[in-house]
Formats: sequence, structure tokens, C-alpha cells
Amino acid sequence: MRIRTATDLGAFIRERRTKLGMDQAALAKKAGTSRKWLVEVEQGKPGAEIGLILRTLKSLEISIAVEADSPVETPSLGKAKAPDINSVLDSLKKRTVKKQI
Amino acid sequence: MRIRTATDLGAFIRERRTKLGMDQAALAKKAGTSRKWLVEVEQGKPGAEIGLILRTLKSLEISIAVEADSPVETPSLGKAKAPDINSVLDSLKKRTVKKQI
DNA sequence: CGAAATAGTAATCGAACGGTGACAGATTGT
DNA sequence: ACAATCTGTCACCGTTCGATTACTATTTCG
Repeated sequence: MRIRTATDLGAFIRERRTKLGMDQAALAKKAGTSRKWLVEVEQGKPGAEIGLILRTLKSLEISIAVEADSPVETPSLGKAKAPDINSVLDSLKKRTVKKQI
Repeated sequence: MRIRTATDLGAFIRERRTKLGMDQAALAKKAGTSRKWLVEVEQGKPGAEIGLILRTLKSLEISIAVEADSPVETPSLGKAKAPDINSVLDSLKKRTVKKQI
């Protein structure tokens, strides 16, 4: 499932939790958090800390993956957009990536 | 890329940022955060708020997906897997979605 | 060498986090 | 009806976040 907001994430966590037949208390304990925190997360709390989120997902055996949408910069697409290459070279010229090479 | 820890996430964010030729200040501004925050996130800060993380990933055109590792029960067509069905029915009997309607 | 840009760090401060414990509402089973 | 269970909410409190504003490396190029 695609996650765009904290609400998406909360909904998915809840769905998975109930599917596994766990109640909030059980999951909170397993993830090492408080039940209050879990309630708020399932409701889409945007302020929740990523560390606790990851622990919770792990407790639910949920894997999380990230992926770059566009390879580097949307090339192609109709217009003869060579400028993209130039802009990249330009930015590289200004101050090289530094880590490169 | 599979994300298991905040460090994984920070590394991926940094890699993507540099690949796009952005510096920390540019990304921080685009994501509506402070540069200091971004520095810490790239270093793997587990206390970072999920809301800001999601904004940052969006600014980098990174999509994030979650997936249940084990399917709880395979509703595959006509398989002779009765026990799973029962457990599902059991959990459903205990408490339904409730917030519906 | 020196200037410019990028990245890391420090101190401060208001705001929000997360934990605890308790309570009310809703739902289910006896 | 009653008890048991699960969920949502509340107040309190110590801790920590994130923004801001500096300052210090480090790198790169003229």
C-alpha cells in the first residue's frame, strides 16, 4: 500500500493489527510503546516519531520500502528537454557533489 | 529499498538528495523544515516526526510503500486450509469494524 | 592563497511528544 | 441485565523535538 500521509499509515497499521487478532494493548506492549501512543498513531498523528513507527511495523511484520519515483529527473516526455542535462552539469560545475570520485 | 531503521531512511534521503543536485538548504526549504533537522534526519535520527519525514520524501519524489510480510491467511481459491478461516472468523466475531456506518 | 558554498554543530526556547493512570463509551458473550 | 473486553479520551509531567541563529570545518575553484 502506498503511504502518503500519516493517516494512511495509521489506517494500515490498524488494519494489519486487527487482521492479526491483536488488540491495542498487545501491540503496544510488543512494540514497546504505550497504548495511548498507538491510539493516536492509528488516528494519523503526524507528530509520531519514526523510530517508534518502525518498531511498530516490525511488530506487525510489515515491511516498508522506499523508491525514487523518477530515475533522476523526468527526462523524455515529449518536449526536447535537453536543458535537464545542462542544468545537471551546471550544478555539478558550481560545486561538485564532493562525494563523487 | 527496504527500510528497517531510521539510519536506512536517512541514508536513502541523502542519496536521493545528492542525486537530484540539491543541497540541504534547498531540500529543507522545499520540505518546509529546517536545515538542522534535515542534517539530523540524514544521520538517522529516530525521533524525527513522521509528518516531516513524509513531506521530505514527497519533496524528493520518493514513494513509500508498506506491505504485510505474512498474509495472515491465504484466501486462495478452494484450498484445503480450514484453520485459517476459523481464526479469521473468530477474530471477526470478537469485534467488527465498529466505526462503520 | 583566499573566497564562496556546503555541511556539521552548539545554545536557546517554545511547543509537542510519549508514558502513566484513570475514566467513560461501545461491543460482545453469559 | 451483567460482566468482560476493547477503545477513546483526559490530566499531569518529564523529556525531547524542531526552529532559529549563530559559528566552525571542509571542499572546491579562481
